[in-house]
Amino acid sequence: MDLEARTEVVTLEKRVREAGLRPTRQRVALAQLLFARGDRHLSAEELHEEALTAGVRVSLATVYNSLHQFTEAGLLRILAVEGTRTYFDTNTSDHHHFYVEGDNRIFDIPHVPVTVVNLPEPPEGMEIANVDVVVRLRRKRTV
Amino acid sequence: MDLEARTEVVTLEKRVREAGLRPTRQRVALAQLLFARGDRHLSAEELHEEALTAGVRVSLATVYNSLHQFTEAGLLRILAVEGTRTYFDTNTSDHHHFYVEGDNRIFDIPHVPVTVVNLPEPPEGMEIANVDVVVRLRRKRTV
DNA sequence: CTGTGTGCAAACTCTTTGCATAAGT
DNA sequence: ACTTATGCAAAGAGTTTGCACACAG
Repeated sequence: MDLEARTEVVTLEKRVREAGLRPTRQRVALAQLLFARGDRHLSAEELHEEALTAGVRVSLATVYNSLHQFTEAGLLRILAVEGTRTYFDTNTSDHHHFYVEGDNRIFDIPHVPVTVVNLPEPPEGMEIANVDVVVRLRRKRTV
Repeated sequence: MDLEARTEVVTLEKRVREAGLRPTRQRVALAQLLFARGDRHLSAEELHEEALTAGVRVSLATVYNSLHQFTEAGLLRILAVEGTRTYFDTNTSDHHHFYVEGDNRIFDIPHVPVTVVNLPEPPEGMEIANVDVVVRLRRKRTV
């Protein structure tokens, strides 16, 4: 492992530790897959498969556990999309998505300041956790 | 059955028929539960239970079938919310929702013209089917 | 050493499917 | 009569759980 990679692992260990979690081999490896690159939208099964491909031995149950623990710690966000799978987003800030009908694909709306105006006051005793905007796309009919 | 109720059933039969579906006892009854009142957000199991309570004998499989058929016909919309359950919305126009973290509750944002500005152009060959805005609420911490 | 985390398999929830029976036109 | 819809039970997908073993502090 070169210096850069080693540095990255140290950083990720710190990140995992600061989330209140023991930096185990599995958690650090998953954090690396999740956070080393830019924004990602992943299901548990996708991450699991990616881990196996990368040679990281980890069980699906642990992937689920880790994803939920990271989410609770604020490192991930769950995406609001229909369908049976749960998608996790590595970008926890307010930003929005395209969702392609049919093929279960999600991608970020490119950096345009999409804004929601006129948001109502939340009901008594509640506060807004975040706002999700999902733009559902469909294939143009090729008439 | 009084005149008003009978009239309603006739209307619903028409609605089901115009969706290209045979107005069977089950479909008309489900349509009545779905469309007689105002906007509703229901899962299949919720509708099934409601039907049984109302004395409508219908199987869960038929409820699923009907919900999907109504959705294809444009009478319902599927809601984008996280979680394993699929929620169907009887209001198919663009409008938005509050989602309460934890207790899986969804309700309409009251009649305020929430608007999304600066929507980007969809990618080539795609068009926007609709825009979902989900405002996730959390309970205010009672510190 | 002590307490957490992991992996496995089984359980669970929601949803879909196959096929015989029932009902609409 | 002909065709489509329904109901049941079984299968399927995704996710969670219980418990023995392994590992981090």
